[in-house]
Amino acid sequence: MGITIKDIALKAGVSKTTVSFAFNNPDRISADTYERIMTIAREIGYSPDPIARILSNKKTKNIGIVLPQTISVFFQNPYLGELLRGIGSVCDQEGFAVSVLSPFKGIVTQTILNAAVDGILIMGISKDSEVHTTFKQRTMPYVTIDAVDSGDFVNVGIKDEELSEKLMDILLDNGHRKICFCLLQSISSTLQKADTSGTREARLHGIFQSAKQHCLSEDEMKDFLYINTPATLSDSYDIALSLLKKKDRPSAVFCMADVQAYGFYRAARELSLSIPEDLSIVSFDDLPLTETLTPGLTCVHQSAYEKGRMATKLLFKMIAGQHCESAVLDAHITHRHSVAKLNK
Amino acid sequence: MGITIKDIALKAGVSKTTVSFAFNNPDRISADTYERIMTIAREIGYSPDPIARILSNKKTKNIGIVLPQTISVFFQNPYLGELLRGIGSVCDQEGFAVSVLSPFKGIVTQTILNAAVDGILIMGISKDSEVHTTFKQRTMPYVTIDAVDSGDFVNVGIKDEELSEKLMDILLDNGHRKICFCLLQSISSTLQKADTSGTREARLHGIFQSAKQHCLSEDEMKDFLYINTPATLSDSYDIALSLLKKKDRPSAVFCMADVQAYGFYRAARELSLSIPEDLSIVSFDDLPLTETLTPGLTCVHQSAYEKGRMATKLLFKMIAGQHCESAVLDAHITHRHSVAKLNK
DNA sequence: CTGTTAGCGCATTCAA
DNA sequence: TTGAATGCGCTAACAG
Repeated sequence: MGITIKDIALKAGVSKTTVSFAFNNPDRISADTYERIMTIAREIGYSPDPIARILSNKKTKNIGIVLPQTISVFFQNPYLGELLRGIGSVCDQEGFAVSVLSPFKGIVTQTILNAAVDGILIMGISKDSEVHTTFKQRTMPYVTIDAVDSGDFVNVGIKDEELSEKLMDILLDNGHRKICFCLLQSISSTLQKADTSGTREARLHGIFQSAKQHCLSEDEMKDFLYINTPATLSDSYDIALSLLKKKDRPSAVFCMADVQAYGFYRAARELSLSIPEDLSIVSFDDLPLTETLTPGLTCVHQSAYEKGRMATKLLFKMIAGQHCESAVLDAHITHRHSVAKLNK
Repeated sequence: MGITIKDIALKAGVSKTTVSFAFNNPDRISADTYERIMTIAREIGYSPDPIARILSNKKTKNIGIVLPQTISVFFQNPYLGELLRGIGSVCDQEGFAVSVLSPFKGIVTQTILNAAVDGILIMGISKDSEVHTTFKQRTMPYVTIDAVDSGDFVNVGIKDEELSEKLMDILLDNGHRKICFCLLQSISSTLQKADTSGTREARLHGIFQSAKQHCLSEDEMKDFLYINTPATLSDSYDIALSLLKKKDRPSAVFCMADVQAYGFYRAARELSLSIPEDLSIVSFDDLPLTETLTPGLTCVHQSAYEKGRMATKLLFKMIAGQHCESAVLDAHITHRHSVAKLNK
């Protein structure tokens, strides 16, 4: 603070430009002056102010990931860590930093407007959210993650509806009718409007589709239980515990996130219910840690890491001014041992 | 891009100053002009450029967390997610964003010099690392995490040596002599010099201390096995698998991170070795997910979340120009069921 | 190879 | 209540 390019120029007996070149374009000045400038800079402890440099360059070398919730709650889902790893993997290699942005006072648009970044990755956004216009307004490149693609923006996701249907098929094929669905808690509370990413609807749609295919009666559908569960271990555990204690507990649980399933595993063990004999479980994600579960969890495998990677790659293309299209990532069901035939 | 404060001033028939006031100091202008300006701004889709604003304000509302490794490898340890949550919890509430910075081309000092942030949290730094001078040079507030405190800077950590000794006591008291130590892989590869945070040495010191107290002979100490294990599930699993397959496998494992223990649990299960009968395990961390392990893992409990919180709180104090001291967080051993008496 | 000059977009002191 | 002028620290086109 205080010591600027001007000071160095003065001490070195050159102009600011020359000093600037020394730092950004050494080839354009003589090795001699380069050395002199750098020596002085080192002595005085000078280095170009990154902010001023950014203002001049119009490049922050920084991308933002904006979350639908606060960092402390959202990162309780290990899924996010994986996503961040994917994002980081390409940022690292491009020399970019990644800024984690949460809604400022619950206002995502403000966050977007204030972010000093070259591009943004955003989650939990519906296709007609106002954020889209905000992005246009700032002419800020952005890629959505897990949004329902409308063609108006670039998104990275999986075939949620289709996969959800298949997952539901498994439960139904095994005779389960009393099923509990752990939905991801709606994020509306932190946004101005009830804003939902659309994966929730897509997956529910898949579920109903499966039910229809299996000719479930209206009465049978009434046995479905829907609960909004935050995607955190402790919340899921609490909910699971109280749910499984009940006499009329479900025979199967359909989780929207692995971390919810973890909670059920733990609660089941606590209550000496065995999986899958007493309780069948399926879920979405198949995080790396999920492989440590016994018995193995039958779930939709998707790579959050790859999702982050892909989204970031696309974002960089956009930042580079190239056109790009939404991507639908591979995902499939991994059959393991958490589902059993219901014998009644 | 393109549309600036000047354009708005022009359209509204006022000066740039007035427009600036409208956005930052509405009280200083008449409600009338305020409305007019804002309406125009909304129509045209204008909002102040965050970067120019930052240059003027000298405040980025952004702090950085600099990692000793790339994001994609470092975040494989769930410990980091917890830490980030803690950091985020106070940033969220202060309206700050957090930037995840990894060493640019392996040079941490460059990363520090180039970061557009108001303060920095940094991990994996030894007490006489050159980064300290770099920070002084930029007069950038910073707090180290898990560094060995020398009094010259502000650090947040736990009593690694003491806790490590106690943990080792448990193993030794239970008769274990053939012990494998999973060290955290040195981070030196990504830094110019072999730079180690010091917790590694502290913990090793605690271990030797315990051995000494237990009067282990030199020969017995020779049975100790040290392996550098990246703090990732897959690496730990691989290492565990090959290690446990051996005839002369250790009777106990001392992990420096929960995630390493996860790998051993999984490998043990795969090989039908039961914990703790066939293999005792202890570790550091006690992450939230660790509670899902069966049998329960005996380990040093520390809260990465609180660590992140505390470090960030201190950082904010420093940013505010206040003086502050290093903090030593509470940590203790959580006794569960992963250690058994060795019967030979 | 080096210097002059003009921004980058906004905040803010000072004067009106 | 509003405006003119200046500065934040750096980059880069243009000249020499």
